[in-house]
Amino acid sequence: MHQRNVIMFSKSCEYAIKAMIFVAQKSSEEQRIGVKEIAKGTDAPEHFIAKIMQDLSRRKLIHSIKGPNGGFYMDSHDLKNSIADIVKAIDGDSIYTDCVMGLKACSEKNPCPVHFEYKEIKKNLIKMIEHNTLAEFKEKLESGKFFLKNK
Amino acid sequence: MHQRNVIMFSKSCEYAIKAMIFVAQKSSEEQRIGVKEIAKGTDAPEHFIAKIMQDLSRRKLIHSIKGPNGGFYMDSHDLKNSIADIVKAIDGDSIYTDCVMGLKACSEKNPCPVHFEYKEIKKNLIKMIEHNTLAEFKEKLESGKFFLKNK
DNA sequence: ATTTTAAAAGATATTAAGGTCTTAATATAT
DNA sequence: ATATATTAAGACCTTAATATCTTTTAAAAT
Repeated sequence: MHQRNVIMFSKSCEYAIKAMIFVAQKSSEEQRIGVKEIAKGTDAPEHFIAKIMQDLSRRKLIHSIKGPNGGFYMDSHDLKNSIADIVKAIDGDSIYTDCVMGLKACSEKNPCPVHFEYKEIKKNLIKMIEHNTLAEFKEKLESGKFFLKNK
Repeated sequence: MHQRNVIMFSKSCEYAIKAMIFVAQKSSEEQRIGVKEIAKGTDAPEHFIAKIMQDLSRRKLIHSIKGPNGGFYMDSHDLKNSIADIVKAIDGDSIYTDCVMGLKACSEKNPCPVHFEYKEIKKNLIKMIEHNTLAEFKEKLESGKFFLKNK
């Protein structure tokens, strides 16, 4: 048996989603959040999350400014991004395209044994990640009904 | 971006599921299937699938006999196993227990931001793997409506 | 009993994911 | 202008998953 099985998202992607939600909550154009704070707020290793933030920044999902009082922040446009946008940036679109059995040839006309059943599940999965935007999380989390931290 | 993202099942587990379906179809107490044939029938590397078959055998999901005319086969009891049983044997029960965001502390009382939405999806996912038994696949595949091969 | 065949077991190799550290670039404050 | 703080980039390390190869064990056929 294997140690850890990735369900849905890679570890990088999990960190990315948590970091984005964290920054969405705390930041503004004036108030930027540094890597150290993000690492603490999301229980992620500092240098590793730094790499991930770079990716997200390069892909224009978040803004960054170097130097004193620098850090990461989101503008109102960034807040419109959904979990799906983060997943696509970090893990690619395999969640949209891949057969759950890993069959490259699997399709509507050449379906694997669970193709049609999984199709429905996948639809709901995609709905879930697409309709949850960072702006909505900001609201949800402010209400105190949800949690991000792991300890 | 990462090369390959595991959705749901590890590669080993994908091979295991395919191999079990393959043997379910072809084998009987008298007619055993060897590793080479399984590897060909599922597009899996021979030595790798051999390891996986060992695991499945050790966990009593399949029967094996050594020596001339030896190989793997299933009895009627083995055919009652579901995909879920295979997944649990190879990947463990993380699909049942883990938070989709990877949060160890996530629970009904301390939910992550997508906890309740994912709960429904997870329920359907579990239903899918639990209600599909090897015996049912045997029927389905015999009807020629589904495929396993990848090329 | 001996030989043959095939799985079981174990050792080793490769690749990808995850994680750390060092240096460079750059924005800001002084 | 200079010093400082902070992200960006790149090199490197570690671990787990995936894959391969070799040796051992055991069943069956002769």
